Amino acid sequence: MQQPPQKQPQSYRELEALMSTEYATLSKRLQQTARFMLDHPQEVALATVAKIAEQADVTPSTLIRLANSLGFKGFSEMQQLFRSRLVDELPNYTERIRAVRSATGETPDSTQLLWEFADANRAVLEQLPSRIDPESLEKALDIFEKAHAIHVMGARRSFVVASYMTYALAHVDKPALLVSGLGGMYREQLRAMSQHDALLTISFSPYAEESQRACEGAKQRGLPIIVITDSHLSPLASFADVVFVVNEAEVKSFRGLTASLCLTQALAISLGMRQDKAREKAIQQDQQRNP
Amino acid sequence: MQQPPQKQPQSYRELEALMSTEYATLSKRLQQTARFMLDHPQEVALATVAKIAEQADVTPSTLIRLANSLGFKGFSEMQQLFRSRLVDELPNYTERIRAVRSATGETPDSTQLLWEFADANRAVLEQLPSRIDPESLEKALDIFEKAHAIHVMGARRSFVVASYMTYALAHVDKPALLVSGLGGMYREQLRAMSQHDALLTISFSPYAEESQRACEGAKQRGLPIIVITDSHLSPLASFADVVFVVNEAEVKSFRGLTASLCLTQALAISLGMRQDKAREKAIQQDQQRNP
DNA sequence: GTTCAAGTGAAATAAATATTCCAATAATAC
DNA sequence: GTATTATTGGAATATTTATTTCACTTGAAC
Repeated sequence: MQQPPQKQPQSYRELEALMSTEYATLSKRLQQTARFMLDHPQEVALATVAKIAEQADVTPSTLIRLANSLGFKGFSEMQQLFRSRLVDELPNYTERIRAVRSATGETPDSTQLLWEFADANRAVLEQLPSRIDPESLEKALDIFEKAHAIHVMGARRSFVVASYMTYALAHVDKPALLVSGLGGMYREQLRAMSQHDALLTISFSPYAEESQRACEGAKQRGLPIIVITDSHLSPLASFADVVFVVNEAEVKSFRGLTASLCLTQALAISLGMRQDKAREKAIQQDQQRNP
Repeated sequence: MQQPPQKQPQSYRELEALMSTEYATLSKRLQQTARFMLDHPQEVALATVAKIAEQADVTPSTLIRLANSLGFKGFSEMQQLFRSRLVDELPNYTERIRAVRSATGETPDSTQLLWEFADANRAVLEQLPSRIDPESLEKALDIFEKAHAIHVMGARRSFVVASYMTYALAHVDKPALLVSGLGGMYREQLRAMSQHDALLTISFSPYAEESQRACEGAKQRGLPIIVITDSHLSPLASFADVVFVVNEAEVKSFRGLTASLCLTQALAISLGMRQDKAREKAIQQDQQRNP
């Protein structure tokens, strides 16, 4: 173990960086230890060498060796950085954001903006679940469950939400089609909607023409329609069998997507769980019939 | 010292309450100690008996006596509650979600799931800004500002983030190209990268092959690379000029995208603000020259 | 003022925790 | 295959840290 003269990290951040760069040069056990520490920083901050070693499934010596090879005199010295991280990151969030704001002279605008965004989106998420009607959720899931396939439509900003929904649905084994308009083929994609399917449209002000067309098309063909939008007065709302109205954060006149994504995520996974249950049931009944 | 049979507090809150009610009945030194502890909870959580005693200007024995008179077997036991407070307020999210899960029974219905999602994502947003290094943010923005165009790469789950970034960049008048692989043209899209551009790659475990290729390509052509990923040990990190490590929420083994989106949003808009400033400046200088 | 109990501080002790050391093992070079 | 070096686990040791003890002080009751 030839030891390159190493500068000892002075902050948790530096330590994190050092661990990443040195990771490849470490031995198997030391890598295992490093990974555990990066993954469970607060465990490392508070537990004893013996406990951490046990959880990381290595021996205490290994922890000390890792600390040494990262330039520390001993493990305790390294642990101090993990502790400082706890303390640095703990302070009451609202206080902290105020502090960042007031210290505007020193902190770069970008950091301040990040705090504002995070805070605005956080606030939105706090409200979201209580503003979504449980019955609507269940109704939407009923529709999705019955549908052979789900067409998902979202233009411009909403496209992000639509593509995430398509991704998530595919991952719970629900056939999903993203109405993307790729190749100028909106019309063709809409024609592919059968009456056994369902349409999910996401649309925010200013409501894209295409989204309305999609809903009209679906209506004609008799598909159930679910809409995620930003107002009860949205032109999309009138088409819908189920409407979800979400309030997105707005900073510097840019609107977020956090709430919509959170909702679609919950929808997709709830659907997945329903399907799992239904399948289990089917298997059980099958077994009872042919024992 | 007649000892009223005392129930030992089980949480920091209970302890806080107990200290308040018992305060009047304590002796002078014990009051002094109690006051210090309530005023400096995080000091108490992490320091040793000797250090705390010194700071509170009492002797170590006093700390132990206080702990005993509050129903604890020793000081260490009491300190545990101070530590749990640290952890509870800056929790490991997966642990916390697990707590919600187990508390609500086995079959969470859709609404419950929505609450879990919202809560998990909210928690993630709380920690996000303090975990992003301000210098990295500025460095990334420098790179973006200098770049003629920004190529944005994200496969599978990260595609959502990449497409949002592309959208947002376009809205702040920054030329942005989404490396989508559409029509099997990854190669061609990568070839379009010039050395005056920059590459932003978003990639989460399991890291898509294509994302690594994009970084390799950019490296060869001498483009600066910015990476958003989920671990310092990500294979992408080694390519990057700037790495952002974000911690996404996980519910039912589905990971969210909230933190990444929040970060990209902040990046895009910060960039927009910088550009605005630069333009204003240019106009002013222009006017001074030709008044 | 004397007596007694509660309170206190400092040193002694006990417990816990971290670190070192060495023998055993695994990996690498020859 | 054998020699050599790096790595590892576990026991032995050193260190730190908590707790106990006891002599001393303070304050209240008579």
